[in-house]
Amino acid sequence: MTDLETYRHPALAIDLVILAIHDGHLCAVVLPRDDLGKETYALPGGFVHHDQSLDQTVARVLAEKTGLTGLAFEQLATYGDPARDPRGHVVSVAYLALLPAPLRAAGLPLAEIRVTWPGEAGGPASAHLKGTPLRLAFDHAAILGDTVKRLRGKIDYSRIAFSLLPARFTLRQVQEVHEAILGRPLLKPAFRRKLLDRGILRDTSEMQTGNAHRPAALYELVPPTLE
Amino acid sequence: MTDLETYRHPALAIDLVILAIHDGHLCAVVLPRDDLGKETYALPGGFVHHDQSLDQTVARVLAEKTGLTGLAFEQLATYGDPARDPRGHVVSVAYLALLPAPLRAAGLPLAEIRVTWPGEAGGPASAHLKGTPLRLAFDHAAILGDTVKRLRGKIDYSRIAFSLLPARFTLRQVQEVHEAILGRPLLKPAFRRKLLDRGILRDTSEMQTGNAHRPAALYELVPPTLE
DNA sequence: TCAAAAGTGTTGATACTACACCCATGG
DNA sequence: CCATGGGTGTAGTATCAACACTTTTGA
Repeated sequence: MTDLETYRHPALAIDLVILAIHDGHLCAVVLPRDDLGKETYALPGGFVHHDQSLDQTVARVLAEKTGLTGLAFEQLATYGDPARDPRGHVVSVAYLALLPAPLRAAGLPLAEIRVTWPGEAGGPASAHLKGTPLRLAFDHAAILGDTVKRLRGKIDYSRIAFSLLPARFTLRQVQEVHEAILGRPLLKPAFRRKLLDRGILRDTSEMQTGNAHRPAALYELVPPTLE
Repeated sequence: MTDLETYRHPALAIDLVILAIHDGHLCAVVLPRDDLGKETYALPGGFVHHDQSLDQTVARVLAEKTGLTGLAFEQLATYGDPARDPRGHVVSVAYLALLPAPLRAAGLPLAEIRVTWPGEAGGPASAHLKGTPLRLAFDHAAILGDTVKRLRGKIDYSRIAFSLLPARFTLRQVQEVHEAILGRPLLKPAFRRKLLDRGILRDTSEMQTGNAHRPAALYELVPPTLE
């Protein structure tokens, strides 16, 4: 076996796709990176230190670059093209984290972007900041595209949609999250029934108030029974 | 930015889950690794060299350790627990490759194992060689478990099942592949119809011969139209 | 009283399950 | 002519899309 320490191998990093719903659009946290070009942005990321697990690294980078702690995350995929980083060979493991709606306004020093989607198939995503297209560094447009594809595939049977919502939410809010991720409108009655039939929501007897229309019932997620 | 070359970071490797159907069971290629313990086996793997892409590394390891070339593969997930390899911190990207039925007998210098599955939920897989349980090195049991879970999730809408079959096959053979991956029997009429309704098979006008029953029609996969 | 959004009922179409049955071949 | 597996028909059920409709609030 080769000596692990002296062997020349690529550097290892993690990149974070931190998503939130803003104005009915799916948005990702990006950081300005003027060192990589004018008006260039990149996903938050950082190197994996020796003897640190990937999960530890994600938690560290989350805290250091965004100040967020205690967020759930899951691994997406690993990108290893030697040319993806002009500074050298850096293999990066992409992770997904979801930002519950109330955390958005917590004064984060972060730019937010819109992720649009050309057509229904795969491919890189395009990013917009306040309506104008955004230049993304490295292969981060491809990472965002893969992320949305993955989200669309599992939103129906997983609980990820609720990670983008506050602890108590209306059914319409859940529908908005689904529509933002799928990029198309959904029919309200069908959506409501399918959601309630899953048996994962409990109707708190509280109501949303302050709107100029009939108040909506507030639901909460019941903890998962061991599957 | 830290100097990429002198920075101390984990080593990077890839591991291969090479699957085939044998005797109606899902099997994976493993290699004996007496250096890691008595009667211990591991998935084929190798280190990622500097300035080599992950795909290049997979192709290289496939050729070096199994002699296989030209096989399609796809990324599974990345495992980075510092304790997963007792020799040091090695982060490994797992890849899946599928072995078409006729290649199985091509005199590969490889042991094959059965991967059984306890229950329906996730968790590590258990491996068996000729009926007796097998000791797997590292976290390779977990990798195999995750792989089967992933396969089950996408077998219905992807073409992976056909990568385990020869170029021409009977519908029953396709069903056997699905049953091996899902670990449960399927109803023949429903399976046939769903498969044919996908419109991805063409009926070659040839028939399977030599069996003591009605001959089955041989089908072939039509190339995917750009999705 | 009106606008707006919450929430429910109904209907036709589609897809799936489960079983019964027929067909073609080797022995 | 029998055993074996290939291949098809059908009836009952669950699911889903689409639309119409009623309800409840703030202004």
